[in-house]
Amino acid sequence: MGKLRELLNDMDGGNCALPLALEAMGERWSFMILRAAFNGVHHFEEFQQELNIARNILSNRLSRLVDHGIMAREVMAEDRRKVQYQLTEKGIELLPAMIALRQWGEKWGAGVPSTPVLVDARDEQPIGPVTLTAHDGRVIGYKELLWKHRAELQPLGQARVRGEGAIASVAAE
Amino acid sequence: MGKLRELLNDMDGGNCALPLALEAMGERWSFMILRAAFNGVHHFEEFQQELNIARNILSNRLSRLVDHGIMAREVMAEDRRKVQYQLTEKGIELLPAMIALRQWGEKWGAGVPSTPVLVDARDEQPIGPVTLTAHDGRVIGYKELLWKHRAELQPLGQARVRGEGAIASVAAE
DNA sequence: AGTTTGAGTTGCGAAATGCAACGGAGGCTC
DNA sequence: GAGCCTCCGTTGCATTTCGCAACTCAAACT
Repeated sequence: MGKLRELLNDMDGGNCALPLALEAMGERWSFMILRAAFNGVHHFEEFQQELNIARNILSNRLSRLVDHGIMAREVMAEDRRKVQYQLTEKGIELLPAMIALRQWGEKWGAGVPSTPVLVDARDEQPIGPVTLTAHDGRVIGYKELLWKHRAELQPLGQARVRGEGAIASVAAE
Repeated sequence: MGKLRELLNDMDGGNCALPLALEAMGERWSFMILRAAFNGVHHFEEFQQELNIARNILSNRLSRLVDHGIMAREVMAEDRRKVQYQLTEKGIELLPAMIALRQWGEKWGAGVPSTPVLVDARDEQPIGPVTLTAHDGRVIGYKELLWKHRAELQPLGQARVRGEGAIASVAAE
């Protein structure tokens, strides 16, 4: 497909996962489809009516999401006309990114109150804002952050932290 | 499925800030430009060479980001050929969304180690994974979450007002 | 058999994107 | 102040993607 993606991959010396993420999710409808999926939409016609997206584009986006392992496509047993699209683990883990975007839009947009809202199942209170945190969980603001090259990282004791699927284990290497 | 219907109607009614965010950041190069800006790129030529983006597209994207208040454009005093593009507060607050995306790409991509890496200025340790948290700062997984309408929320103590405040410090259990 | 439903595909015009060349104001050098 | 260089774009044109409407096609339903 696009030559763009090849270029993106080796930009800036060739090391950033952002282009990779954007290759999967950077297209116009991808996040909207994802959002619908998170809200329980599973079928082609549902996506189409819900999002008012052109059918050919929807078809294309869905298969691309499937190709990227973000959604799984399954022909339903009880009615073989129907196809079920479901988020994979990989897709589900896009939730923080999506919510971060949504919260940003909510804060800076024209006071749009998003509905439905994501709540903690335990107490049914809305979730907090998505933030950046230090390795120990402290919330960090932009001014307390630095960009460092991987090479210059100094290992500091044991830095393994919470979150079993964590990406955080970058200290070594 | 009655519930689903309600949710769908709300979506269609447009009560979601995600489309709003995507209008500003949903285009192909927007996040890449943002990333470069976060890494200290400020000038047209720098963006162009850094990203290998077509000049007309870059021009268009930059002015759109300016229109959306994500970047500020300023002609430099000491050399009036130069134009400085800088992130606004609104732009800076896209950082969690961008990092969430990047971490996702890092985790699910082909083991791409992103550089440079964002570290806590205090101890120079890499930041933790971007996660969803409860109103009290507990990290919540997808299975502990529910979608609720704003109307059905039960008030509890201090009402959550999204936005500026960092939530209470996390006692990492 | 005939109709409806679900999930796409096809054709075609409109818009966005990409490439290369050009423009023009500001600064530098002599 | 003439000529050259730098920075920030714009213009023209080819390619790619998007969007709409109509069409297909198999599986169910009546």
